[in-house]
Amino acid sequence: MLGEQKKKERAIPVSVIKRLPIYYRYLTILLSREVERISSRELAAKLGLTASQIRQDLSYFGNFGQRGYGYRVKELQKTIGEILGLNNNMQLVLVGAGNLGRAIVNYPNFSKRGFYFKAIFDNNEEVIGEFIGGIKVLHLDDLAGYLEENEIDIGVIATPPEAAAEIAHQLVRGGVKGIWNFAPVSLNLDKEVIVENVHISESLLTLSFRIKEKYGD
Amino acid sequence: MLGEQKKKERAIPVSVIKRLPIYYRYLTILLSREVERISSRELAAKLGLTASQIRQDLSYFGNFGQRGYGYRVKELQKTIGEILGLNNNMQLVLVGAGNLGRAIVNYPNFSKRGFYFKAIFDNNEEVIGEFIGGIKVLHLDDLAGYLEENEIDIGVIATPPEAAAEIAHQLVRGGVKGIWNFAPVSLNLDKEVIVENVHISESLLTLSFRIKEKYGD
DNA sequence: TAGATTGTTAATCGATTAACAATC
DNA sequence: TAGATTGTTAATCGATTAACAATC
Repeated sequence: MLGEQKKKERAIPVSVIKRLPIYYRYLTILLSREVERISSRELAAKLGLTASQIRQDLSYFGNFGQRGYGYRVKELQKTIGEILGLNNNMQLVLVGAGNLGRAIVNYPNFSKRGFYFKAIFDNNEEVIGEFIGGIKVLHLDDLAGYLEENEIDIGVIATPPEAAAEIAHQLVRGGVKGIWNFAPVSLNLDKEVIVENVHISESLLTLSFRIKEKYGD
Repeated sequence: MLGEQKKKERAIPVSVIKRLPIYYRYLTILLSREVERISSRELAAKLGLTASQIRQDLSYFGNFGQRGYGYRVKELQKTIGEILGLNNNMQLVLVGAGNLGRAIVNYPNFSKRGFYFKAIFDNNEEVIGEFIGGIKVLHLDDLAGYLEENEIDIGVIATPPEAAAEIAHQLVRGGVKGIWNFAPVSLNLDKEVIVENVHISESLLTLSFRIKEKYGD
C-alpha cells in the first residue's frame, strides 16, 4: 500500500500515540453506522481537536487520505488498529480479583481487539476457585510459576497499593513486556518494562481543582 | 501565609494541574513515614520528573520552599490539598452500579479527601435497593428528581456507553458542576460543565502500541 | 474542470529545562 | 559563614496551528 512506503522514520510523539485510540474508537462507531468517508475537519469537530492536528498525526504513519475527498472510514479504522497492534494477540494476566479487576476482565471488546485474559490471581481464599469472565481465580502464590510456564505479554495490577510493588517485580521476573497498573503507586521499575498507569483517583482531584477554580473557594 | 500573597495571576497550565495530584499522593506517603523535609531534587527523582519542573510548577501557587532547605512535607501536602479543593466537601452521585461503579464507591480515602457519595442509581431491578459502600441503590428514573432536591457537585458515570449521553444531560440539567465520566464516549456537552474522562481501555491500546513498537510486529 | 481536502512546510505557541542570583 | 536549594528568568525544545501547493 502506498502509505506504508512513505512512512517517516521520525519518532512518534507520545501526544500522538495517545490520540490514536481516540481516533480508533470514533472510527469504529462511524463504521458501525456505515459511514464511508470523513474529512479531517469533521473528525476534528466531533473529537474536539483541530483538523490540522489530525492530518499532522496521521502523517506520521503514512498517507491514508485522498485529497479533495477525505479518509475512507473502513480503511483508516483498520490501519489505525494495525498501528496500535490490535491484531497481535496479546496474552494478559490479572492480579487482584476485586471490583476493579472484575470490571476490567468483563470489559467488552477486549478479545475482539486481540487482548486475551489467560489467568487471574488473588490472595483472598474466598475468591480463589471462583470464575470471573470464564477464567478461574488462582492463588497469588502460583503467579511466579504460572509466568514461567506461560508466555504472558501484559500483567494487569488491580490490587491495593501495598501489594503492587512486589507483584510488579514478579511480573517483570516472569518476563512480561508491559504492565497495566491500576494501583495508586509509582512503580519504579527497570526501564525495560513498559508501564501504563491508570490512576483513577488522580483525575478526580484534577476535576476538583477545575471546579474550585471555576466556582471559587 | 507568605505564599498566598505572592500568588501569580497567570493561568495555570493543564499540564501543571495534572501533576498536582501526583505530588499530593507522594507527599501523603512521605507524611505517613514522618519525613519532614524534601528537596525538589529528591522529589523529582522519586516521581520521574525534573527538579526544575517541580519548582516551576509550585511557583504558580506561591513560595512554599525554603532556600537552602527544601520543602516542609507537612506544609506542602496541606497546601496542595487546599489548592486541589480537597477541603471543599464535594457531594457526588454515581450512576451505574456495576463492577466499575462499585470499585469507585469503595475506593478508599475519598471521604477523607472531602468527596462524599450521596446516592447511587441504576436501572437494573436486581440491584435496586442493594447497599453499596453503605449507600442504597435507587432507580435511574429517580435521578432527575433527586438532583432537583439535592445539591450535587459531581456526577459519576459508570454505565455502558449507550446510556452515557442521556445520563450526562440529566446530570447537567440537574445542576452538577462536573462530570467524572468512565463510559467510553466523547460527551459533547455545554462548555459550562467540566468533564473529566477516564477512558480505561484507551490506555491499554497505548500500552499495546508501545509494546508493538518496541518488540516489533 | 472546479471545488474540496489532503500532506507538509513554516510560524506560533506553550511547556520543559538550564542557569543563576537570592537567601535560608 | 559556607553550603544548599529555592524562585525565577532566559534558552531550548516540542507540539499545535496556520497556510498553501499538490492533487483527487
